[in-house]
Amino acid sequence: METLELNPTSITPLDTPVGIYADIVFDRPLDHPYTYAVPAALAGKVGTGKRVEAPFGRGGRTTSGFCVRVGHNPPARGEVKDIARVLDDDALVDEHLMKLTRWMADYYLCGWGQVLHAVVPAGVRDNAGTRQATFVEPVAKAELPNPLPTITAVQKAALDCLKKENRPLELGQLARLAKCGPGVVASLVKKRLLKKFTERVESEAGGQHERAAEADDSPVSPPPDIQLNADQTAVWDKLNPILHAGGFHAFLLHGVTGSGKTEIYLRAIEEVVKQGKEAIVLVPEISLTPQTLERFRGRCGNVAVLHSHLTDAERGAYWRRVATGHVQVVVGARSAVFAPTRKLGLIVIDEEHETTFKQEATPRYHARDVAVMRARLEDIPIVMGSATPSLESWANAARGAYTLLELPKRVEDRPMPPVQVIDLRHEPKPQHGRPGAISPTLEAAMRSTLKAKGQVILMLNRRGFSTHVHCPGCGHVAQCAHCDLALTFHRTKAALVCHYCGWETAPYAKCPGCGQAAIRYQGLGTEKLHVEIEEKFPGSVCQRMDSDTMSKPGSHQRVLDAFRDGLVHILVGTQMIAKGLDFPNVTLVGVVNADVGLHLPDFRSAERTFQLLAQVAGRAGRGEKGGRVLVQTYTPEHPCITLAAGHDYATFAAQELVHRKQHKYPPYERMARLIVRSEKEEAAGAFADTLAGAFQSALATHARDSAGKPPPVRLLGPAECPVFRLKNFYRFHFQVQADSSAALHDVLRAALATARPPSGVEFQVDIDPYSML
DNA sequence: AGCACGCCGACT
DNA sequence: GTCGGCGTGCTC
Repeated sequence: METLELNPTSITPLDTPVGIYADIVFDRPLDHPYTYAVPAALAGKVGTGKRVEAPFGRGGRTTSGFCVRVGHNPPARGEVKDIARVLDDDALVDEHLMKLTRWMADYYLCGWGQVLHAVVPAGVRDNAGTRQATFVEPVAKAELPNPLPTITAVQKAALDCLKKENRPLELGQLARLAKCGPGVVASLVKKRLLKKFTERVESEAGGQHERAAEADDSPVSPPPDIQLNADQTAVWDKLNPILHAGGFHAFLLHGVTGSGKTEIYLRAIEEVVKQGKEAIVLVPEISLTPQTLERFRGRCGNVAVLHSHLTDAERGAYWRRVATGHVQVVVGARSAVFAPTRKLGLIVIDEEHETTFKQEATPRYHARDVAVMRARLEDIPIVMGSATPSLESWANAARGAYTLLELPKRVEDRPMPPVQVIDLRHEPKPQHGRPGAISPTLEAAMRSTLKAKGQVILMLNRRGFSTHVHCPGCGHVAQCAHCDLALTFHRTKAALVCHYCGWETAPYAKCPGCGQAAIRYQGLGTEKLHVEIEEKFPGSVCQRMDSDTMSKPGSHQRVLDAFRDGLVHILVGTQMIAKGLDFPNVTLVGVVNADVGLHLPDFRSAERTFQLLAQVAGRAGRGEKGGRVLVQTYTPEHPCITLAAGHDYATFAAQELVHRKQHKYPPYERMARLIVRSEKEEAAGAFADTLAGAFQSALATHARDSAGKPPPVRLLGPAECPVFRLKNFYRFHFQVQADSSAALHDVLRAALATARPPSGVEFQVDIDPYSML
């Protein structure tokens, strides 16, 4: 069909006013912003980083979204609607965070609006913890009514009272102060002697925690006279010039457990705070202990701590305090990477290898990677620290993208604790009774430790009492009704629990399969271990620490305090106790079963096992008394066990990297994982096949475009997920691997553009996945 | 993601 | 004859 092409300028009447248009993104998986006309009444209010309401979709229902650009360009096609309302007085997101969230949307393949929605806390969006207050102030002399109205004595008193205060007061405040009724104030306003205005203020009702909005007036102690050792000095000498010069620079601080990494962080933060800038410190949620925070509080000025137990209002209050420049240091988990600082000078990430930095919901970002991008965008240094760096970061350091800083020795020349590996295959069986979780060797070590008044940490990375409940008669295994997973027996709760979805059921009196009454409870969890210890060590106090016993806020701290005070002799726990604890009197650390997690179908299982062993071993011998570590295992020859025992991260990393290269795994290749899920098994399978077809053609196109080179993108799957059914969803997954992020994204975009799941089926894309189950 | 439009089965 | 199933296509 022929269409008459007109010069666009020729069809625009000359008298059309030059309009203002705003690009809006919504909390939906949409790949581009939508352009709206800004009505004259909102022209001054609309702005980048503020939220607006606008009619969106056929129904024309109004939806809230973020304004990402204001300009003069109408949309290329389609009708233009007006913005209905501007929701914020001030931008919630500044230019830097705009760019950062834009990058996240592109990289993690989700809507920009979805990212913004996730980045701005709910308490900020709905102004939780604030209220709209009405203030009065005396009108300026020039604006006084002429002639002056006559006023009563009470009204005069109220007016004088306000003038004496010399600041605006709320209606109620003034009435209270002047000991008059609200009517008196109202009539003064009516007589135009007082002027009303409204402002949003923090509600004074404090949260259940410390008052977030209150000034943190804890005194900043002068830098304590801590002498850096030679290694720390060497590290500091590399870091300090960059902190002075500013500019993007990524450091990987590899320091063994107890080597004094925190002191380096603190000095770096002090330096940027001294320069009048702010710092963000990312730590795994579990490390947000009062001791850690005290160290920051004492040294770094106003510190805001963002942890998971904050209410929306508290979170909002912190956000506003950071945004208004009242906070120098933000310490928090993953989401603290989005803190709305004004002039960020440094980002620190402690335990950068921790997988809790990866968010497992849309947007599926990794806070470490986002932090590096933020540092790049804001042109500032970033310091990532770990005793066991992720292989991604280690490889980045090896190729020169990050500067490696090393602290190979513990402070005060304390030795690394000797690690003894106990081969459970060859441990002698006890003379009588069934073999327990604690081998004779470990038991003997515990006895001598306790006798010498030392403390013991035992790690078993499995919760519950029995991890396997089955019928010896017919082989029936207790399984979750909603997942393909065996139930774990929890004795304290007297329930069978699914560790994935939380479903619980009463323990069976008899087998539901064959009716036999002899149900067998097998497998070892922390609960059973606790019981075994209490039987074997009746004179000692043993405390269990896992997510079952630590659900209440503060319980974590209570247990650690009791342990520090020596009221608890043996601490038993899951990986929760492996990280960051610093107890000088712990002279023995036992790993009850190092093999848990080693054989999971996940290419990172060896890395995780090594990290866990190295971290838990680091809990031993932090004081003058020294200490040692015993590791029980059925695979004592496995490199990640022998090398962890030798405190040899470098060799482990080198070996593991060879393996990763051979199998084309990260960090050598980029990976994405796609999950298709549905409550209907066939529907999930069918759509997985459809997607596979879409990928095949996208791959073919891509291969043709990059002719001559080896196929840069590869598809594995579809296959059933290792846990096929989860929370009633049947799940299939794909892995897409590519030699570059660009190639990976090209193919993903091409394949996903065509594929639309039928109703009842959904799919998720996970870039740089960390969970493979 | 919502939401509306559109084309095929069991009901007043 | 219609109410309503959910396939599919669009949202400035």
